[in-house]
Amino acid sequence: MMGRSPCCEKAHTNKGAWTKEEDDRLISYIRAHGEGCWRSLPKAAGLLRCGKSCRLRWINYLRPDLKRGNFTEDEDELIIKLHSLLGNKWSLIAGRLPGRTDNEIKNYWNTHIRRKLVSQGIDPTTHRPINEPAAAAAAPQEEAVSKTISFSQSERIDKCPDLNLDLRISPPSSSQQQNQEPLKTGTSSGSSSTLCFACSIGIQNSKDCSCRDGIMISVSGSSSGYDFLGLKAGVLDYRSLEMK
DNA sequence: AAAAACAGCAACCGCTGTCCG
DNA sequence: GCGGACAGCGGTTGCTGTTTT
Repeated sequence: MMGRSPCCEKAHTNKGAWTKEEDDRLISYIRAHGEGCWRSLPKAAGLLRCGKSCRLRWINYLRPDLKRGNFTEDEDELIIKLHSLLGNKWSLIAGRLPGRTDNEIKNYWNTHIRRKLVSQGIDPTTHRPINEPAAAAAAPQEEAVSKTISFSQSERIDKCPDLNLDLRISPPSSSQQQNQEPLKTGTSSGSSSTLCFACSIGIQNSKDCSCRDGIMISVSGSSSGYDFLGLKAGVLDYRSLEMK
């Protein structure tokens, strides 16, 4: 793509830490008009800020549904497991942790979890023991980052031996209702359904959605809820699934 | 008590993906 | 099909508070 012009006139925008007054202006504007159109928001709200900066401030610190505070042990574990599967896809990971932001999780990973894993002798990038031969250690993470995920559930369990597929986690936090309702596809009365990996982790309609391409994660069994990554316990097959 | 080193995290930067004229 | 506008993402920076020397 061609280069882009700056999203705002830098000469007339503030940078750095936000003041209480700026926060208040942003909050009251969004309360009155809702999110969206970040480019025009600063002017409309009377802020000398770049739209991008406003968006970041709102999403990461001012949104009313943010949890803040220390991460729990459960959240730690979930982040580690999600990272082992998704790599540095912080926004996807954040989508599985209601009230947490991608920036917060990214910072937490880099400052706490990374160190914790290293102290346990685990490579935080590959999620494998640090002394393992390089060839073996290169497996899931590098594939996840740029290539192809090509391991089945049994392989994945082998790589993440403690991965509990019965974990109940929420779908993307945008929908509280989905938190309570099992994710269903196809006919609502069916005892089995299928959904692609992209849909299963809440990025429906994305280019990664492969529901129509026959690249499915088969889901079968009882109709009780969904579990890890929004899937019911069943056959996971990531073969041929391309990651960005 | 002061300086240096370290840790945590808010915010910025640059890039990509998508939409639309 | 092309290119500009925009939203969003991930990596990085740099400020601030805390700990160590």
